Amino acid sequence: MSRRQSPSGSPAAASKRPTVQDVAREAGVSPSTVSRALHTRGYASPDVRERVQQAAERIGYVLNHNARNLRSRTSTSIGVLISDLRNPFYADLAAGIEEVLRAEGHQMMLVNDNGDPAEEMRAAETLLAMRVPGVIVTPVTAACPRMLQENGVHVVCADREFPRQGVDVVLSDNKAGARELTEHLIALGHTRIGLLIDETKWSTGAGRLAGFRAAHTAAGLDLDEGLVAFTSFDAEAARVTTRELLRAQAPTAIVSANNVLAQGALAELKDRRLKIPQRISLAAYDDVPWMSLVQPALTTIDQHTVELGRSCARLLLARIRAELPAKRRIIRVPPRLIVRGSTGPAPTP
Amino acid sequence: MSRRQSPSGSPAAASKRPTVQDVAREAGVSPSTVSRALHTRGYASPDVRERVQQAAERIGYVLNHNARNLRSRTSTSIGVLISDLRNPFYADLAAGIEEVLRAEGHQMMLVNDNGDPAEEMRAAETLLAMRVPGVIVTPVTAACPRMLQENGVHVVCADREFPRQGVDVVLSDNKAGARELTEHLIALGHTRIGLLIDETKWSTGAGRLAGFRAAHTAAGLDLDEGLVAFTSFDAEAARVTTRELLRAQAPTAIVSANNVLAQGALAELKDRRLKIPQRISLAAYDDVPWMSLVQPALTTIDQHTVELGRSCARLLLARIRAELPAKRRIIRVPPRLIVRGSTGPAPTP
DNA sequence: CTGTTAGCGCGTTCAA
DNA sequence: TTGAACGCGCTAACAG
Repeated sequence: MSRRQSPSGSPAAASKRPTVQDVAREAGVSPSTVSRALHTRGYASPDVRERVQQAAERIGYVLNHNARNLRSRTSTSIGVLISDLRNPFYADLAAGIEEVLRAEGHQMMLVNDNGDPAEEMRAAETLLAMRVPGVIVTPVTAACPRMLQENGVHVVCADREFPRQGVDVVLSDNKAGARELTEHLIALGHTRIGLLIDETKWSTGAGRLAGFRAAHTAAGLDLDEGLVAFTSFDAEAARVTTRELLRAQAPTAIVSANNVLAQGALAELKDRRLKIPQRISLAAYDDVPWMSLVQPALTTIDQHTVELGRSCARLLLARIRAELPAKRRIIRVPPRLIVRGSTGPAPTP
Repeated sequence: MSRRQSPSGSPAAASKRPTVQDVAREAGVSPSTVSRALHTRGYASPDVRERVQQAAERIGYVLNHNARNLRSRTSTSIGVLISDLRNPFYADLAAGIEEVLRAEGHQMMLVNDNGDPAEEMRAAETLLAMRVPGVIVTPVTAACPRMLQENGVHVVCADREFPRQGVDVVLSDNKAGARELTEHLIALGHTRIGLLIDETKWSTGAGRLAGFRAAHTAAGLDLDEGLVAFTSFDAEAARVTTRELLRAQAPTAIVSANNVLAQGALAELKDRRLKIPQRISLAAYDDVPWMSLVQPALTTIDQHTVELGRSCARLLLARIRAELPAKRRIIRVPPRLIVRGSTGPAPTP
């Protein structure tokens, strides 16, 4: 396990590391034999292989990925483009991705694009320059995955999809989840349920809105459109919107379309001292840790975010290894309803 | 902005991309002129530069990082080794690091070592193979930063330091923060304050314990050693330990050494319906979002984790650019006490 | 300011 | 099973 001690240990001395040439000399074989012995399967007699490995160890040889990548015109690094690492949703997604990549001998180049199309595009260009064989992205714009594909990079979209794009995608079954959550409230007797939502231009928000509607339709309720409250992706904005929703629509329950909006909704309900769930019920899509710490704990939809990430990575690697038929793959991870204390029977007027 | 459309758009066609040669031909100059015009500052007349850039754009040229790195014997990618991306502390740290790296034209190779020395070492070897010029690590073992340094890689340790190691380090002033937090409780009249802590072998835990003690000493209180409750780095374990602490020591306040342990402590207090802060006060080192969402919100020490990350990145880049004197740098980010509702006067017996 | 030359370290031909 | 030769794409030297 001992590595070569660079004389000074100074980073300046990063210049001359041992190469296959050096290992070859040390082991008394040719450079190509070293390459084969170290990395390829077969094509090297056991004793030679042994000798080479020991020689490499002895002189502290470390493979040069740049040289290998240049030669083989690819790389083992995978690009991961997400919107906000500080949001536990993206952090969990990245954690799931990294877990699988690492186990399979790949590296993760992580870029936080802040949901900015320009940053996203810039990052995609960088990944192109690195010649990564694949990218996992929570796309801000359809242009990014398209550009990557056009340039021969395998792409898996996570969490959102764009219509008419032949890109592999892994997402939560948003419609089913939102429907289940809404049905849970309807079953509790709620008829005026507010939906706090920030966007419907992506499949994520669109699906959740669709599920919300579907639950109403299935129950024979017609939805007062005023109960669908649009806000922006920001806890403070959600709080203001919640306040307006409460005043204008008198809902007996509120569904938040994601974990960020739920923060604002909860803050507003607490601030107004509205008893949860006696006076009003609160539920959210996307279970994150704080939701089980607050009192009462929130009823949520767990979208298995880490597993979502793992699926993305597995799918991408399968593509890269050409193990899959050409046809576009859509993986829809079934979400799970977690009933906690924040939802209860509708108050009797 | 339009990129070359690969004929099929199929990832298989990733083979032949335009090279500097192609750009050179297109622009009617030599390859090295292309290189200079595109990347180096100076050494190219404005009109040539213009011509080259347009030619590159036209044929969809994208730099090959692997070739450049091989040639220049370095890379712009920086390695980041952390313990648990799902813990908001590490996520914030990584977010701060990434922000600076991206702004400075670097990439982040993120590895989650799960606090496992073997994984950490494996990751370090991979980073060596990638020839990264620097690594930021929350070290599990002193061996990892040492090995990297011995191999000529610049290292910045984040959050923890090991004695007698000449590695640059960026950390929260743990002793000062823990002391301030404890003094806040003492000022409220508490004399039996429990400390929930998982480790003291790293500078992090050691510093927090020292600060806890220092506050007692300064106030002329002698600390009952039974109040220092060791547990493991796990919310459930912390919960059990909290239970024992409550039973055996009858503290009127509890300080949690980090955000994970605080979860367990809070869960136990809630479960036992102990009024916070009337019956018992709770405070934690490392402010994370959920702490301001719970009722009452937790009094905490904010260690400015994102800024901690930014500092790490800035320091590392300065080292890489050789802008700093050789002497080891220790950056201690002053933490800030945030008083919220979870701490109050000690109950009168 | 520009062109020519020569590798960076590796893996993959092809022959032996 | 092994070795020799070559080139992946780029940029650092060196001339001019």
